[in-house]
Amino acid sequence: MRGAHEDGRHAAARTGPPEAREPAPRSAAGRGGGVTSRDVARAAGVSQAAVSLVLGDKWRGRVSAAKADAVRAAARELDYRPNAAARTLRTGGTRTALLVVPALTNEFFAGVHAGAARAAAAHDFGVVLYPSPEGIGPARDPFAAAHTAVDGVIASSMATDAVRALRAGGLPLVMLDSDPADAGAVATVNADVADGMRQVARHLLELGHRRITHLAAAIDSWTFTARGRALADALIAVPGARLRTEPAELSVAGGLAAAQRALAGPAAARPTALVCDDDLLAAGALKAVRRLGLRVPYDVSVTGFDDLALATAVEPELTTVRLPAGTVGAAGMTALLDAVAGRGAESTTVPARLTVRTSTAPAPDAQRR
Amino acid sequence: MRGAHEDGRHAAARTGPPEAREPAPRSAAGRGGGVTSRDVARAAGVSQAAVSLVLGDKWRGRVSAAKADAVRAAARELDYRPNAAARTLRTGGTRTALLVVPALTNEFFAGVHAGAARAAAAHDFGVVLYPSPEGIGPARDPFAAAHTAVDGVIASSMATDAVRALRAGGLPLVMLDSDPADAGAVATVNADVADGMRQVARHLLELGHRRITHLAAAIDSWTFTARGRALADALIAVPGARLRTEPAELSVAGGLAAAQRALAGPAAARPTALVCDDDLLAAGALKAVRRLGLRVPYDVSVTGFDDLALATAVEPELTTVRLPAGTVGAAGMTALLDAVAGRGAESTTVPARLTVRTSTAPAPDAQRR
DNA sequence: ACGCTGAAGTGTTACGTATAACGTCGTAGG
DNA sequence: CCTACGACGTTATACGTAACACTTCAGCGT
Repeated sequence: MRGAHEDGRHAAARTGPPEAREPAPRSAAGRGGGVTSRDVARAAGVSQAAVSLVLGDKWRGRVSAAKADAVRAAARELDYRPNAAARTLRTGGTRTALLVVPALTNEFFAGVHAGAARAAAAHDFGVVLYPSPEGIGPARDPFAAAHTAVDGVIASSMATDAVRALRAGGLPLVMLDSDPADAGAVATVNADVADGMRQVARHLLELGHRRITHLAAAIDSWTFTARGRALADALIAVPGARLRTEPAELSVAGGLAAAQRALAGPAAARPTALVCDDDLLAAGALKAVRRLGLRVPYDVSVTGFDDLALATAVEPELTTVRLPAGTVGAAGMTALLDAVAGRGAESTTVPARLTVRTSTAPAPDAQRR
Repeated sequence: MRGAHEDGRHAAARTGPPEAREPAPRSAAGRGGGVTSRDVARAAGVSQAAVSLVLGDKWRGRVSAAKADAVRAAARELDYRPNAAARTLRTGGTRTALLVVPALTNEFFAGVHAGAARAAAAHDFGVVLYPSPEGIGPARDPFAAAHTAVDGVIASSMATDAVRALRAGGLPLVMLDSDPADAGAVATVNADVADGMRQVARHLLELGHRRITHLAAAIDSWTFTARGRALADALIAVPGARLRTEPAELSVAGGLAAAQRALAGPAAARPTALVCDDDLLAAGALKAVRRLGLRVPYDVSVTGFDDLALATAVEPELTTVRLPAGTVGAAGMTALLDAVAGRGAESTTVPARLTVRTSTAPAPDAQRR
């Protein structure tokens, strides 16, 4: 059966020397991982096209059920793995998404990655992850190859320059932690940080706090701006409430320094609550309070944001806003997959909830209520 | 000289003004990222093969310097990006390494990733990262595609079942945190945890501690075994020294529980130092000590391991062993790249150093010295 | 008997790159 | 004057897959 067509096939195209005809398939036993769809076809007694149809699940009405079974059996038998490069070359699609975050050592972004990877895997997609371009240096553009290596991009707005480099790419782009009104992205996925901050404000107000200082991360990013505005909005209408803002470098040491500045001065003017943009800042604030000989939460209440592992490691444990990082990552990936598939992607806001622990207590000077 | 074989097509260009550009043969302006080496060839007036040679830096003696410059100029002009899939299909090499770690939310592994990615980027390699298979479920094998998608693998021994799936792959494999005598890997890269633990032991002994309890991570992994053995070896020969071991689930809560068990009983028999396999355990131990009404470090000293961000966030700050995660990742990647290139890869042990902070102090019962 | 339809397949092609194989044209060596 | 040879290029091909364009054949209504 085989070879019937081969004799005539090359007759015209062949100008070369009387080379010996290919005696051995040379394919099956060649390399370890080198079994191709043609090998499967040979084993199942069908054409390579049929293998592609069957394994691509597009065989209904094109291949008989019997042969389809034979193909699947042969594929399993030979442990056939489709060659990703060939498939990509043919279809133009890599089943891969690019995730761009500022740093994985930030636990929040590690969680985002985990959620995104899980959502991607459910659709047989992979995730590749580019570290901060700062870490790599400007000499090499890590995004040069993105167009050909990836079907779409999820990017945190905190990786600013990377995002700029990506804009021109023409790839579907989902933005994280970014202004929903931002153009250029097919969708935006945010944790509802504004609502989270409102819950913090309500919690502290109910505990009688009126002199509040906001330890604000000194990063020009939409999330932090939104947190600050939400806090201000929640306090502006409350009679007797006073909000101050203290910028802080985003680290434990930065929180310590900022809190020390915030707590300086006479006791009567001292804030009774420190609202921090991040759990790291809150951990620093805890230290500052203790170094002044004061106690959390009896003298000063402290709140965090994000609910990292840190929040329950410090003492007292932090009242903080839990941001579901995994959900954010998963929602971002879902939106991206929709966009890649041509369906409209929709922006999402995932809820954030205040988790009350032991770093907050009634304000020491609260008379009424 | 140019176009000798296709004069008919370009007839218009003979008299045309320099402005009369070829109106894009459907390729250049077609899709966003769709400029191929053939487009560059056309623009530079050479064959596609010449483009490949020049850009692959294999043109010496095959292409004139003038044409090579023209090719490079055209490539830059058109913003040509080689198609990774086509290149892979042709050469069989993806310039990509797979990193397998148990969880990125573990700060140590996030650091490993950062180091590996940096080292890879220096050689124009990318890193793809597979999350723990547990998170994905057994239905889908995330490693099925590895053979065709990746040139080599770096795996932490803590991702046990993943490693088993990879063994059969025939891909170069570098093991992290694994027994150096382990077969099957082309190289092993470890932090010198044994030496780190010896430094902990020496530090505590010099402070006069003799009753020591080891909070041991309840994970069957080479690193933790090595830590435990190193500690035991360092104490065995010291007269009067007593080592107990308390298994602990690897989390803050696990450390808390284990430390409470360790500290139960009469004060005279209580350990004066708790040596923890990990900073999370140490954070939990800190809490346990405080809940018993004791103080760190005056009543009980506590040491950690890894030097995570947590170590300086808690109070008191942890005396701990700093493991250079980034260096481990970079060394692993370097070894893997050597192996992929056919050069022999060498195993490495990167030094670990004790960082003394404020969670350790002289033993309360130390009479002499 | 005729054309039509749908099932069941196969042959062929194109994706973009790297490279082997093949030419051409001067020029140096005999 | 012939031959080798090196510089300079080009053509053709293969990598493995998916999909298009056909072909064959049976069933079926008219």
